[in-house]
Amino acid sequence: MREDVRKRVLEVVRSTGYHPNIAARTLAAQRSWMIGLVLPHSVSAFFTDPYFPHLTQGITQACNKFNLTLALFLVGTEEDEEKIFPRVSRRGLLDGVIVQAGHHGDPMIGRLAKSTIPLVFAGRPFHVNEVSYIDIDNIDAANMAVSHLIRSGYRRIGTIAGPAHSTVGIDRMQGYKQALAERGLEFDSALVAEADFTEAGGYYAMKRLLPAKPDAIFAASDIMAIGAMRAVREAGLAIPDDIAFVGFDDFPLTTTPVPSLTTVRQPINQFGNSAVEILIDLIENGLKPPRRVILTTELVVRESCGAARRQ
Amino acid sequence: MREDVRKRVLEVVRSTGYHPNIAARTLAAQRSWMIGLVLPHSVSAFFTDPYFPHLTQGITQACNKFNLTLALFLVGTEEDEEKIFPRVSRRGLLDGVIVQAGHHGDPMIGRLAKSTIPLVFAGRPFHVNEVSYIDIDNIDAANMAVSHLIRSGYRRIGTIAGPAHSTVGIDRMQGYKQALAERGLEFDSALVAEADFTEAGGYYAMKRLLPAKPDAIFAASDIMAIGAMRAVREAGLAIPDDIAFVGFDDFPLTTTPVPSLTTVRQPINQFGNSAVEILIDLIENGLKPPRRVILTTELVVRESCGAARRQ
DNA sequence: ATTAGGATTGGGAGCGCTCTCATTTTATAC
DNA sequence: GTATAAAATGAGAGCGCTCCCAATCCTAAT
Repeated sequence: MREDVRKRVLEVVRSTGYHPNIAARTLAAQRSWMIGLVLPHSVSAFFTDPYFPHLTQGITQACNKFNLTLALFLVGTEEDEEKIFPRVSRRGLLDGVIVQAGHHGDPMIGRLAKSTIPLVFAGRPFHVNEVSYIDIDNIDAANMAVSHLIRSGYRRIGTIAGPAHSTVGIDRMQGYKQALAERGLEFDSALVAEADFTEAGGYYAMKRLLPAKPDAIFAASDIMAIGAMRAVREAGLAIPDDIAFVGFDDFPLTTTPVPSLTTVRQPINQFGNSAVEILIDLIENGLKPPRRVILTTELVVRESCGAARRQ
Repeated sequence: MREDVRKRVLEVVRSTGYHPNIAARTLAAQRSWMIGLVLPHSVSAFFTDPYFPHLTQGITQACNKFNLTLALFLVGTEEDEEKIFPRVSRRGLLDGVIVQAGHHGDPMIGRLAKSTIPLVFAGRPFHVNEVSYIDIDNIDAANMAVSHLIRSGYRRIGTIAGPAHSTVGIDRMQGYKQALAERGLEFDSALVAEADFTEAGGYYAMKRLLPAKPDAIFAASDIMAIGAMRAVREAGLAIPDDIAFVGFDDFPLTTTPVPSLTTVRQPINQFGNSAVEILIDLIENGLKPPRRVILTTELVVRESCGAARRQ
């Protein structure tokens, strides 16, 4: 088409306020330029764990960048699941779906994995055969955090672990054990307490840990670390002098912990971006082979681990 | 149709895994059963202020209930706005839109209000002619909170107000003034500090307020109250003995404030539900007259206001 | 048995795009 | 000037539903 004609047409289009009808385009092109984000069994976790809003935000930004529309599905109850599943798997609505890897045996995830829709998991799911996902190396990251505590001179290092029905919980726990083993420290189950990634969970886990007299704690999330620090403070102990802390996540938090938290930084924005990129690749170039991306983490040293004091 | 035939058909439908194509249905029926949630200029506020995740969650739940799909739009930059606006206003994608009332003069809101798409605001917007919205009575709620402080015997009551470019900020401020006037207390601008609904904002606002020696603070949000409490604690003062606190929101928080916060409870789940209900009404029964719903709030008395002490 | 009335069924147009393919126009080389 | 390739254009089928209307069937009253 000639340039001047193109320009004139575009001008008319703009001035008449014409917008192509998305539904017609979707039907004809067999593509909706819309993707879904499914957060299984996360209705309450959506605000108790800052991970979810951050993930959502990262994905939203990536969608803007790639001119996609994001449909959000928070599944709370079984009933929700029944309503959401057909909408997600039905052809014609979504080009692909990003699913938060849930706990072991989540039925929604099994059903989704069986469908033929392009699918990428945020976090490694339990059954990884033939699925695409994006994740960080949780084992390595936890190892890094605990190793830092050991190098700083702590010897009775406890951990507030994530739930054992999640891959995150399991992997970070394994990293903790690995670090102890590598540096010749004994593993002591009295120094381990499991919690659910909430502040209250961290608080009660710490109370259970206190009798074992740890001198440092690796918490599998910042929010749990904050809860644990509250328990420590209530017990009349000082941070980091009596008990040092390292957390996990380093998301911008709504509240500022005192003292500032040493933690493992997860690149949450990259997470969303990569998830969307993989999904687009899956949509355009086919589902096989499964794509997998592991993002890198870094240790952010602040006050709570007492490293400053020791320099 | 005969009952047995209907049943057999349904059975076959289920067993073959047939799902009607949404795009075709949308095109033919001129209805998508999909609504949008637009959060203007909120990319960072999406996690610094728990209001947004809670609102999102409430709306998601309501969408499930009414068999709608939710498309989420977080507009951060101007560029985002250019990309999002056509998608939102374009016919054929969304049946209607819920928009968070933004700050004064937000261009996105003006454009949206001019379009013919069914629209309901979460929170009263600045220009209310002919628009539907859902809100709480912020003036009354703030008045209730401050009155409670006055009744409890406090006389130098300060406030950490929301931004003056938002209706929430303005209204809660007005409620504060109203309560003072009604009970014969002098308004003192040295006891007023404006912040941005973040914890850090509350912290710095409190620092500015401290020289004026308030004996109680009404914070326009819980998160700002938490930040302010941190500043008070740092100054070596006790809560509520030296300075009492009342907050606003009462959302389940990621972190637990100590002491527990007396606050005004906003029915955030009802908020989402009502917004969706209004939107459906608008879609099915026409845009006029504008629908308006004001939800009720209640004061939740806990430790931070010192009421327990005085009983 | 007949027929008016209502319920059921089937056919076909239309929703507003995209995409293919045949046709026409333009550009390039000899 | 013609022959050939490349680009631009136009027409029309088709995406998979909904919705309307005409045709058929069933029901019950006369």
